[in-house]
Amino acid sequence: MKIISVIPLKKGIPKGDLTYFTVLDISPGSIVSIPIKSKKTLALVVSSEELKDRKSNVKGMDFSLRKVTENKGSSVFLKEFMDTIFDTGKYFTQNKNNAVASLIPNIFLEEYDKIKNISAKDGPWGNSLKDRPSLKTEKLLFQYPFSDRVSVYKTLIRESFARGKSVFMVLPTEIDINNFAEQLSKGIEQFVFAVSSGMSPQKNLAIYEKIMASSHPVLILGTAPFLSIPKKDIGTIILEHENSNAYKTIRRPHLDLRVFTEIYASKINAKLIIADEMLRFETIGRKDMENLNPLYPLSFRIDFLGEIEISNKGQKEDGKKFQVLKSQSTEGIKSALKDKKSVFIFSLRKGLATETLCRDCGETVSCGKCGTPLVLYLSHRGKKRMFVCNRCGEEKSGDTACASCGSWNLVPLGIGTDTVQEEAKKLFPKIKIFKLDKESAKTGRGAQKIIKEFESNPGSILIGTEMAFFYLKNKIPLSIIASFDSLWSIPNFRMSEKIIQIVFSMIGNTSEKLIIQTKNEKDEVIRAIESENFLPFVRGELEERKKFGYPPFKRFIKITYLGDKEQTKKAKETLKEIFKEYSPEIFSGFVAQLKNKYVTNALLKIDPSKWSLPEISHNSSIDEILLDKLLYLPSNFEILVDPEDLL
DNA sequence: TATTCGCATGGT
DNA sequence: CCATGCGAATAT
Repeated sequence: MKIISVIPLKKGIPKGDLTYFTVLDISPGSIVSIPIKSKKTLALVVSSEELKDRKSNVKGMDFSLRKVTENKGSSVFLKEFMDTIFDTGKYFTQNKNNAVASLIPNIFLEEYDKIKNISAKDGPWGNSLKDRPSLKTEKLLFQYPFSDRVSVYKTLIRESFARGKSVFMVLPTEIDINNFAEQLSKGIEQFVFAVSSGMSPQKNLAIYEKIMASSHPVLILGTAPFLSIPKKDIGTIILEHENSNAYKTIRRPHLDLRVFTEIYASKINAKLIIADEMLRFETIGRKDMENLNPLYPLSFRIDFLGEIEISNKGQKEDGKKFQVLKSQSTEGIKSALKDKKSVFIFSLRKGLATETLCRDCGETVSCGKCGTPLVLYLSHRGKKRMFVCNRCGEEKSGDTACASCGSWNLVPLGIGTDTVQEEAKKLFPKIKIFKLDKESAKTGRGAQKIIKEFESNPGSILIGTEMAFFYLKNKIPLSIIASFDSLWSIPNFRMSEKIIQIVFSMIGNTSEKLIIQTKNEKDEVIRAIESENFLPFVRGELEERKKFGYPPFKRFIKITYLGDKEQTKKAKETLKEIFKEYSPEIFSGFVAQLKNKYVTNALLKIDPSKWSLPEISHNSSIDEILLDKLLYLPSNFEILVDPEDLL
């Protein structure tokens, strides 16, 4: 009789591992079927010992052990892959079982028996790559326009195939997968496989079988969980579209699939290429801290043959009223439409973009220091109005008069896709106007339909949010960023980076002319665009981050609590006490959409070497004391390592 | 987190 | 009598 400790391949167990007994011969690395409550679940065996060796323990337990249902033999998933999951779970302070459940595609667990039959048969944990030489994994940064990256990949894939090595390209979304698959499969169709959870289970199983059966090296394009396919000849992993938000899981467990990919590449000793049009600033920042080298010198140039027009003047001459579309834009649209050319207008969603305007002269209330539009906040207690600059943190009293005309008649204005649509309808009543945002297209299919119609109607207008970037296939002659200044209204320490990404995406989607509507010609992003070189700007931003202790120079761990007034007070004290050695910054009081609920955030800024893994950065580890404290928190506290924002 | 259990309610 | 719904307890 044996006592085994297992990790269920299923989420929802508060403790990461469970204990069972069995008479079967089961060793670590095996997959077993176990009962949990009244259901059967797969689980990975992590340890196994004879009952007689730990009899005393068993007697002292306050629950009775249940019996393993079935031994399914050695895991088909590589040991390196499972270890990557557990390390990722640790880094993001999530339970092992939850990490497993979200990092292995569901079909592979549901149809485990089928997968098992297809896969190679090995002994216990024999399905690993132990024989690989343990060289230091090469990590390369690759920042170039899309078409250049594609042509480099073509060569790289050919060379890799010649060496008998497969290539795995990790992508954040299905759209990205299709995009790259289309570009890269020409001539090697039979060796290219696209996988994502959006595809049908049968199709995924069929592809799994083909990949495992192929004796020729393959190119796999897929989302990160498909790295679970135990192909042993992967020599290169390309982490593409690195700056995509979609790599972060929205719901619990909170993970970042980029970190997961990086750890895995390191464990299987595959070359890792981290690539995008514009990499995240924190990734660029890591270049000097760690052993990351550029594949080619990073390109910070604006590679645009068309024309970029900064519309900053003319506002005052246009009269007093605030205009959503400035005269340059209106003229531009008119002439484009005349030639049956389409127009794309980018805007944020309503409610996100707000500016405060002077009703008398149309001037925006801006930061005295950096010229960025200020955002009006209502402090929850005294109902005091306060202007805050999301760019430099400058605060200004809510009782401020217009800097331009001295008027007190200031009104906040939400500028979003709706505002732009209304304006466009008014100005161009006869033109077909399409709108693409979360409201008008709830599903990917809906969005595709809108884009398809827009693209088959030359001489029409599309108004869209960031969503449109994913779906647009063809370049558009004229693009407009409707309210550049309002981009700063989103409170996020990564906003300058986000704005640059938006500008890059716009440039990538435009063939002739890009108009950027702004009133702040001093804006550093605008100046960087004008200089056609982003390098000084990125350098400057990274220096700022270093100075103020932002990623990648500090690791952020955010603990969020949602509760009523009384609970919030208690939670605040608890957090303060538990994490006192880490000097947490605790802020709360932000009224959420829910009534009488308050969000409390505790922010820990940790030295990256104390919260990292050897696979990410050499000579680093996880602070186990802090990890215990975080894991000990009740589950109504949410923990986010490397959070997207601080609110 | 997801499932299950126990209790109250309510309809036939 | 069973069906339903809800909150609390609990998973080996």
